Amino acid sequence: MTGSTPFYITTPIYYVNDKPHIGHAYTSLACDVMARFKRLDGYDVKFLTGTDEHGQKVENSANAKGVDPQSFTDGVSQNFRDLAAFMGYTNDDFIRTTEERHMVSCQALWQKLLENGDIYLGAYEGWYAVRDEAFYTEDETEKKPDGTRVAKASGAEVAWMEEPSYFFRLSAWQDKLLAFYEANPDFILPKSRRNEVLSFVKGGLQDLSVSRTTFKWGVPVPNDDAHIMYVWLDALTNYITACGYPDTNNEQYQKYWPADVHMVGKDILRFHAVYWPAFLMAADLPTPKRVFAHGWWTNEGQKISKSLGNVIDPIDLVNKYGLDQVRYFLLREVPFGNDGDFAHSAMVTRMNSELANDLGNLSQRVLSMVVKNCDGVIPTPGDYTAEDRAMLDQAYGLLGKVRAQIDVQSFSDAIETIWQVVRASNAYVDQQAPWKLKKEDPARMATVLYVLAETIRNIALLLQPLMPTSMDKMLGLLEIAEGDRSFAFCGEAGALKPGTALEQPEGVFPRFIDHEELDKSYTGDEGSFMIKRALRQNPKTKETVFEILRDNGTVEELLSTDLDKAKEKGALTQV
RNA sequence: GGGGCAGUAGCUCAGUUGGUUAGAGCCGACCGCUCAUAACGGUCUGGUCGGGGGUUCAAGUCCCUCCUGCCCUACCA
Repeated sequence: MTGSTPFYITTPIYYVNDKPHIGHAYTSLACDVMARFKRLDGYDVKFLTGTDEHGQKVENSANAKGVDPQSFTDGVSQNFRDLAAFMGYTNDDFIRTTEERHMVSCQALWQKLLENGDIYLGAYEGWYAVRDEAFYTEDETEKKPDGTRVAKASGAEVAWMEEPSYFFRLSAWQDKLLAFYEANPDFILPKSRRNEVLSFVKGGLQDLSVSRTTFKWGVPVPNDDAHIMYVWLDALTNYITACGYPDTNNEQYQKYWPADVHMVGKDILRFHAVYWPAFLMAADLPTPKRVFAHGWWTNEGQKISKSLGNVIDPIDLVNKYGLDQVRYFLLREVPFGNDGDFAHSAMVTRMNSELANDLGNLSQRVLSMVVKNCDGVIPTPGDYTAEDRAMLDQAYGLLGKVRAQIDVQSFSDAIETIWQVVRASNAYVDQQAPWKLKKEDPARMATVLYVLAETIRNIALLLQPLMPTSMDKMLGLLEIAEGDRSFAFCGEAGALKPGTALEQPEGVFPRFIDHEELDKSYTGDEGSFMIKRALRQNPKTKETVFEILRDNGTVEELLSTDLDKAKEKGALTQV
């Protein structure tokens, strides 16, 4: 990959006080899809994720568990590595803020900011609430009748505190930041978020307290042991640490910095879109090219919170619906940047109607016909008709359109673009009716099936970043060699070779059928069995074919109507 | 209080710089096909584009106003 264009993309480093949830999975997924896409498109990609392990909450959690902070974070950080592996993320590095390389990097950045006069020692004063671990301004507090002063927001008691603190001269960077946003209109996406940041900065910036003395778990401030660095200065620096900072002559730094995309949740946009570029400019370092703030998920229309107990565990989702199905849903259901709702019914509709019916069935019907009617090999096409040409043009035109959409993180649009071709392919199958051509004009049938196989190949190539496992299977069914799956092979360049032998195709996307009988066990004359899953269901009569597991280990099919009859007769009883 | 975003078919949403009969998917009805994972295709039903006012030859698309919902308004992350 030497010589190819570098592309550097990052997730935020995740705060280890939390168990990984759907939000973490979502951010990383978006990065993974971009990273995979760019690799297939010939870029030299660096995809970074990691964990943010400092701060008072971590220190407290560790104390509460009676372990030292380092062993505590070792454990929790591992959860995030495990999630990344489980979700199939292809991060090239995993950074932890407790690593030596990061301490060195943070202290070097601090030193640089100090030298440039952007950090000075002052005093932080304000109304501090121990319970909230937060300072409040005068008007955010109120005096109660009993004379105590409390924070309006939380009701926590506050006390006047003064502590020495280092400050970052953020106020000096207001105009430069505004000029920077002006010169880089796509630095903050989506647009609405950009407006928010702009109005925030225009509203005036105060200097930022960047050190703490109230706890110890953090990066020590150079030459002042009483202070540790403010967590965000610490955390944000990870993006350059991973490129080898402070060694800016380093090969990694030279190649990958500044980052192409920092993917973040909307809650941490400000830190990335205001503080981070200010820190970097103050340190005479180049600023990243884009910060993309995505939205949040709700669960069946409900806000997700620990207290409601409706936190979504990505591992549960994958176990229930399948990895590629979940990856597909998360980026398909909602325009990236908007908030979205995770609903079981929506998930099932997407995986059945789009994955199983539209795409899965398309490849199944086409490849079955090829295997059955073309001696099991990719057929040789004859002259193309206008319809054939139109079909192929759509398939071959996909890369350009999808690339443009992926470049601005419009994942759902990119998927829709591909699906238009999927639907067009199904329409084309019906119009051409190759099953009729089989008798009437076999040569014409061969051409149609070739056009279809070639279309499926292009669709599958482009869907690899989103659904790597399934598309590996689909491309395997087409006998596309591993080395022929990059986007360089999109279009005519990688056209299928007639004569290539194909195996009997297998379904790529199973349907998901809800049924009240699932997981129930019955016993009768012929022994007992458990209803494992629903294989097929007549959408009108709701008659269902179950796959059952007998206690002797054999797997059989059972009709729901037969089950009902047997239950009525008393031949079967539920266990 | 200040700033921003959104309100378009039953549901979820597209609708470029204002310009022919307002689109898609899902859902529903009907027809066709039978290669395929009881899948696919086609047709149809369905919208006073939140309310009101204005600019214009022409507005879902610009301006004003009102209503409704959401978000931001700094140092836990």
